[in-house]
Amino acid sequence: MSEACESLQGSGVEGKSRGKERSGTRTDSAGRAVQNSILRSIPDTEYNLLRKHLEPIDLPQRHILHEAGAKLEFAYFLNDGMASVVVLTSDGRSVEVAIIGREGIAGTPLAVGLSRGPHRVVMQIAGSGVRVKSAVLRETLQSAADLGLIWNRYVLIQGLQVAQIAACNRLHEIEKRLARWLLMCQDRVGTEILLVTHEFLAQMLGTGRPSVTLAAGILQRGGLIENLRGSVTILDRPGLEAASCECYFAMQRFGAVSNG
Amino acid sequence: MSEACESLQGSGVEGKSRGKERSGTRTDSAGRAVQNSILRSIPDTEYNLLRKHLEPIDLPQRHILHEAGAKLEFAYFLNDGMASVVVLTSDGRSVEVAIIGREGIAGTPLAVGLSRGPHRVVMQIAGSGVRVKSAVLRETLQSAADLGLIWNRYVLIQGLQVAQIAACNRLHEIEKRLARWLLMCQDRVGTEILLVTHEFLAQMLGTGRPSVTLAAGILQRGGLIENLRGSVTILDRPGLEAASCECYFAMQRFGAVSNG
DNA sequence: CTCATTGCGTAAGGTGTCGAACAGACAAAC
DNA sequence: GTTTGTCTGTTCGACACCTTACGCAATGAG
Repeated sequence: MSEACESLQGSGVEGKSRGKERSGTRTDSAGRAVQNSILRSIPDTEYNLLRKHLEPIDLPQRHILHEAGAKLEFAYFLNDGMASVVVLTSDGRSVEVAIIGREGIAGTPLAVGLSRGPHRVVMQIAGSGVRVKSAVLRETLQSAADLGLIWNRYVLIQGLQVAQIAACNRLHEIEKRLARWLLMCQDRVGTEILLVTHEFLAQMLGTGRPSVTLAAGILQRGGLIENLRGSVTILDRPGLEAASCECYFAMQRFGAVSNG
Repeated sequence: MSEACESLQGSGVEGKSRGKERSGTRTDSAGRAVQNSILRSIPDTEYNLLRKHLEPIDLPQRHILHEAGAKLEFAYFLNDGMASVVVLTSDGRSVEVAIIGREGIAGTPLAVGLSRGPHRVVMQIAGSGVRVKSAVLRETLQSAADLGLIWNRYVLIQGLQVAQIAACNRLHEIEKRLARWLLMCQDRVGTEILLVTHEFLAQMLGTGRPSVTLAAGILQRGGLIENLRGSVTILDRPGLEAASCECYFAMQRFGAVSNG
């Protein structure tokens, strides 16, 4: 397993867009800097097609980017913060199946011309980004081959992440899954303090709130995290990595591929 | 949720390849008929690029199409039978995260120019198909836009399936998951008799063998299935659908999109 | 300040599932 | 026939987890 994904990087198509990559900073239609990895890795010619349509937007916590089953009006390229892709069941329960940060895009179905998705995409950690109208993207994709390839590659990588989470949900216990989630969250927001409640974590992990509190209590007694009202602080990251499962490292390797 | 995916079909790009679709039967390089949905839905011009490279191959049960972490030598287009995409963990356990039948392709990373995948793909129900060398596909994709779109769309649909399985693994109990698996299997092989052992089912469902026997026993006492040595026979399909979870129907809707 | 709200900690009882272990049934090979 | 290996059925103890419930602390509004 350990060598399974490292060498995913040895792919021939990789250099294609790299050569044309722009070195300086990129700005959206309002002149603000764009941090999104995908927008930063497409060639200038394609970026300029999009630039004037990149609408900057603030994304507060719990803001819903896409509702399950609704039309996708926009694709969102995150600069900061973190969004979760969530499956909802008819009895009102939910589970997170994918995490999106600045390395990705919310609105994957748009990559292949589909205009609806069955999942909710919701901001977990407040942040910002730019959004583009679906119709604009559909047009642009006709003439932006590199964006298409990179986006489709991201769709695949996200699929790998989902698969790993599927396995993790089945095979690993709450404590390890919680540790994994906290680590993945920190990777995307950068800070030690994560503004999430146990209730919210429970919805992400697909479990009951008391189970989260219990698991978080164990991690806290181990000195790995600190639980406060509405926040979790990571105190000992290496320790948390040790308390997590192999799924965290597996998904880290997937990310390395998508970032090039 | 129920309307979430039905109208995924209302996508503008859909008709693009449909118009050029060939009506008659298609044959591989040895003249045998091709049943694979994707190969049947691409236009003639693109199919003819591939035809002489379509190597027919028999796929016995438990044959491994792709080993986790190994180079992908071929992509496989199934005519019959069923393959499973499986996540393996370092402690030797395994879970199925996706199912592939004649509606799909084994070797999704090749769609975006990646040559390795982290998962094992293994034949669950014996069948047959055609395979194509990775290098040939990489070449062909340069000039086969419709194949690229359809394949990338399949990658996305498979991701939706994986997400549903991720949720199912977390939220639903073994009995329902077993029912779902049996239904999905029958959808792909067509017969009532499924040649699988409980041991094998346990590996797919990511559980212990006795748990499978127990769940299968309950379904059997309900008159829904019959367990024999090395096989499970579906006796009451509607009953089994009622015993399964909403995930089965959700994934059926995904499939409706990919089949067009 | 008081009050209502929100979120955390914890406890108790019940349930689903796991793990190991064993017995019996069937199949193929000798 | 006998043997051997594979597969199923079943048991039982252990454990993770769920559900419900209640108490308390922190926060914010009036």
